[in-house]
Amino acid sequence: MDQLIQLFRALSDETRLRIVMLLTEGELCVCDLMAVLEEPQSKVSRHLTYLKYSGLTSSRRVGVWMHYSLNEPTNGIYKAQLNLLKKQLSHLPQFRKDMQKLKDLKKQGDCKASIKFRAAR
Amino acid sequence: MDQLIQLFRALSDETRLRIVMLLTEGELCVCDLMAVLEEPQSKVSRHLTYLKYSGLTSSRRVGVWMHYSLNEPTNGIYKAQLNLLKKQLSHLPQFRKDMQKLKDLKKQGDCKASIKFRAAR
DNA sequence: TTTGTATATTTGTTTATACGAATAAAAACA
DNA sequence: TGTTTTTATTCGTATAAACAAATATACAAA
Repeated sequence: MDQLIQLFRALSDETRLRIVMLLTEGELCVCDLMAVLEEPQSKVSRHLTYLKYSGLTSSRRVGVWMHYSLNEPTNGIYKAQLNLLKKQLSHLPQFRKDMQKLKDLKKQGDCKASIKFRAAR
Repeated sequence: MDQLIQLFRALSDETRLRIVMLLTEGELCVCDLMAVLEEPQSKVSRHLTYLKYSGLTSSRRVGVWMHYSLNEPTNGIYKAQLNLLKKQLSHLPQFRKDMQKLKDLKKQGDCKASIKFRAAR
């Protein structure tokens, strides 16, 4: 029950929901997320910590980069909820934009995102 | 998007989630909800107000009683989410207990719940 | 070992939620 | 009208979440 409540809490913030949607496509590093979300580093990092604490994600270090990914569902509820998000939410404008921006970034290669982001300032 | 966030916020409190699950069975008055949840009146009422504000429920007055019910889904997301709750959550112990208690109450007739509740103090 | 890059955490502040206890409002009925 | 019953709201307080800005940490490369 507590897990269930925690799941809904995790999903009830726009930044976190956008992160979760992006992660349904696969593992991502923090700098990619920063670039797509156009949110400051501390904000992205804080919400990633929240998601990890909530049990939704895991992280692994790859050199300088931290890669985050969604955990495999451990129960039917979480699994069903993730499916619902993918099926019902992915067509919403905000998420479509995010996905597209991610795709464009990925074309430029690994974590070039950070360079582009820096250049923009 | 804001609606979606608001939906998850509404579901991310145990009392509200229990109320929503009970309302999937149909309209209920506040005194029935108090009796099933075994929570004080002000707490139940406050969360019902929250749910109404979030757009999940409506209320109608029937004499002295206020009856609350879930709104018909206005969009696919809300509809899918409600289906998920019904299918995936109704077997969880807490919700099963609540449903059973509600059924027992209903056997005793309309809003006798309040009488039983008073007698218990 | 120094420097730079990526990420995490701390700090201080603001806003949102949650609670019980008390009070108020609306309808029903004496 | 006054009283009771049901429900809503207010009050004061406590905790959780959110943010930007600044600082700290971890690894890489020079």
